[in-house]
Amino acid sequence: MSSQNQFVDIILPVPLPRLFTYSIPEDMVSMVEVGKRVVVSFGKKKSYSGIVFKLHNNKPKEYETKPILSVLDSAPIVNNEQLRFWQWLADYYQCTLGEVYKAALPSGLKMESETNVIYNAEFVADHPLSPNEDKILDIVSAKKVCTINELNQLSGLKNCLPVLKRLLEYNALFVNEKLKEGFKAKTEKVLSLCDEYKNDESMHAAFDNLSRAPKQLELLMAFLSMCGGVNKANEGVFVSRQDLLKKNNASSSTLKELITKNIVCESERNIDRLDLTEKEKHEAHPLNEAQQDAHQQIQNAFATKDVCLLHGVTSGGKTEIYIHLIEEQLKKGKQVLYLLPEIALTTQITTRLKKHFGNLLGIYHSKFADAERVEVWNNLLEQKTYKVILGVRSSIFLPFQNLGLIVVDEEHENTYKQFDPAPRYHARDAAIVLANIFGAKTLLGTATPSIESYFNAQQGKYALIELTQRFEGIQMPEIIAVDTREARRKKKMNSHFSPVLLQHMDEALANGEQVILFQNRRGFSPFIECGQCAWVAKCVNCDVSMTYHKHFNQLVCHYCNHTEKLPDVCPACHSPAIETRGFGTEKIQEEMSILYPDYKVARMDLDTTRSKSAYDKIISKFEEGKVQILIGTQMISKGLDFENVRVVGILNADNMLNYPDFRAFERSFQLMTQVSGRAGRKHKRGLVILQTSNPQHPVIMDVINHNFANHYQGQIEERRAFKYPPFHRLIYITIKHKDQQITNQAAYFIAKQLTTVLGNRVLGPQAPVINRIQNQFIKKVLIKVEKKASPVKVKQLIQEVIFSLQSQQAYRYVTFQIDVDPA
DNA sequence: AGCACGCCGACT
DNA sequence: GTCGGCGTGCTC
Repeated sequence: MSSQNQFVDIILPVPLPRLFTYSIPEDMVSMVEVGKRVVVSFGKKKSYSGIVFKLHNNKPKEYETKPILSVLDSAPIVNNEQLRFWQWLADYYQCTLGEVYKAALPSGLKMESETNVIYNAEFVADHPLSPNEDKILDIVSAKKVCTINELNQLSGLKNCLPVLKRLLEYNALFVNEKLKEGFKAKTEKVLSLCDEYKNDESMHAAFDNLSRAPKQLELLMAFLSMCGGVNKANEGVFVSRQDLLKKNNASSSTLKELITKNIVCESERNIDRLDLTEKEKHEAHPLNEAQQDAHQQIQNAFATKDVCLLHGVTSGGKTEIYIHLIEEQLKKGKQVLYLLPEIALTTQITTRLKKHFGNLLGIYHSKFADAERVEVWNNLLEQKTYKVILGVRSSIFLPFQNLGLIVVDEEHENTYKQFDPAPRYHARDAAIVLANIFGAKTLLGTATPSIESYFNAQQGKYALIELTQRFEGIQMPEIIAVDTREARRKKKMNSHFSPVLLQHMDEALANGEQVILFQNRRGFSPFIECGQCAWVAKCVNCDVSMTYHKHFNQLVCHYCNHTEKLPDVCPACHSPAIETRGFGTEKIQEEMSILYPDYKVARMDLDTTRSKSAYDKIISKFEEGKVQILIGTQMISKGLDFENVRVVGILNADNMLNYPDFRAFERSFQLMTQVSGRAGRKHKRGLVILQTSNPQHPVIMDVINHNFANHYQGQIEERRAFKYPPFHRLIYITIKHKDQQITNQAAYFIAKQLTTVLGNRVLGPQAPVINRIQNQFIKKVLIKVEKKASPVKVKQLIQEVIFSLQSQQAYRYVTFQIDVDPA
């Protein structure tokens, strides 16, 4: 038993379906431990940091092992629960452990020979560095950016990674850091007294000079008083620019004068990134009767069930219930993970939770710089301050040690499903497994449950708690369906807007109220067509039409981001009759600006919210009432609460309903209900105008009547009849190759082979809506297996079939992508 | 997936 | 003669 292990299986960040066995040099035997990072060389010239998965004494027979080069960590950075979780993900979602490893760790904790090392100019050492640390730091500071490979060569050290790791810990260097805007945005403009005026004499002169500019004088006085007096100002105290202007209601042009006169100078100051100071904790609000009731039911349910579905209307006050439940876990000394979809993780919710949990709350967001994600990781690992993590999908990978509860808010959101790259996991489903590993509970919350979760609740697998009252007696919005076909026939449509919508907008705007318009398509116009010969602009890499973005006067492919200039004449027939077809958010914005020149119109979609700060800016402008009409894609339906929105317009309900997908109705119901939920706040009932060419459509009717039960009933029958989830499990196999023939033949072979075992559970091969992306032809094969069938057996079968295809010469380079439970 | 090795065509 | 295209095989 006590014989020392000489070999170790390592997880490497490569998409190969196996682990790699290395030998442990004598002097490292005591240091190697499961969950630690080790540096190994891989292939001819690469080196990676990998994770120790297993120690053993089985010398491989077919090959000579390479030795581990060094052990990076003094303690594991991945614990046993995580490794079990990784294994489950790899098994269930049919990917490799290496792919899970890649997805799980923030890039600052992964290193390979090609990793870029970046010098931190602001670094100041707080203790003397070792000679090797100095050496590496000098090299990087000279080159600003260099790869680990270069470092190894230039330093003459045989392995610089352990030194590098220490320097990373001091924050002297960064790796893989893309300086994102979100990172830079965390500075504020500050003002201080210029050196020339730091004595009484010149100060008096300044006052005299400004005697004819009373506004500037006033502002200077205000500035000095905010500094805490002239003496303090002389010491060089900083005052926030924003605070100064706001508190004194001064204009920025007045301030600009003071700056050009060199009396005050402006500079930028970093705001502490994770802001660990002050933050007293506020007590949670007491729950109202309905909330208390739901809260009690959840607690009771958790006595017997591991998962609980909280179905509560929009604005039902679910967050407050979560806060109470989280508080109870903290009292028990447990950790809590609060999951939100990317788009719903806004400043609104973070500030709200910060108020309650202060330093105990850690935030894990993909728009944060990687350094911050590493910080959160290490904080949990060392069990420092964080007890509650508010995070997106990928935060299920954090090193929790004693998780007590996972809250999955907006449980129905399909963005919880990772699409590309592998592992293609569903964070909600994975969270339930993760909770299980820790013996923890999972709470799913939503106003519009997914059919799957509601079914599980109906079956008694989950507990079901319904919260039917809106918070503080706010009424459910009134929803009016407008028949656009009828309006169009009578020539009453004003472009994309029905008279009913415009009339209610007029009223609301005149009343000082706000309007949200929802259009589930960004860009200006979905495609460009020649009026003469019907030529359509298509992407050169993908088989889709290009979307016209007027702002950039460009055609953009929404699949591969390929851009092209808008042609002046039709490339096919040289006619100048090029026309735009259909409409996106950008076009709506333009038309609204023309229809309502007196009001401010803003747009919120992928194009206008590339950075986190841009996103926050749009929201706060709308909150402050500086914008009256907000146009957006589904982004606006998530987790935002606005006080003053009277009218919500859904411009075209049909294009969601007509989407060729078995979830189209489910998603349409969710989207329309969630968007409607943005209307109507404390004192006034909201109004939703739903434009559709088919007002009698069952989904539209269910939305209007707020009738989830009926919607669910209809959907569950469909799902049962057509063998869809939750009755069957779907697995998509995507077949890709640059040659169309080969792709077709390979897909046909796969489908046929699978059919011999699975019979009519196999569908296809089918050509997807877009049959070529980035110069690869695509075919899909769909498998529908009964829920009770063993996923492992199906996985084995798929692997065998793929293997037998790839062993044929012609199909060796066909690639496959497997998507279990596609969104 | 990378990446090197190696075998052929288009060039100075 | 060589440079570089991509088809092929390997990574402990």
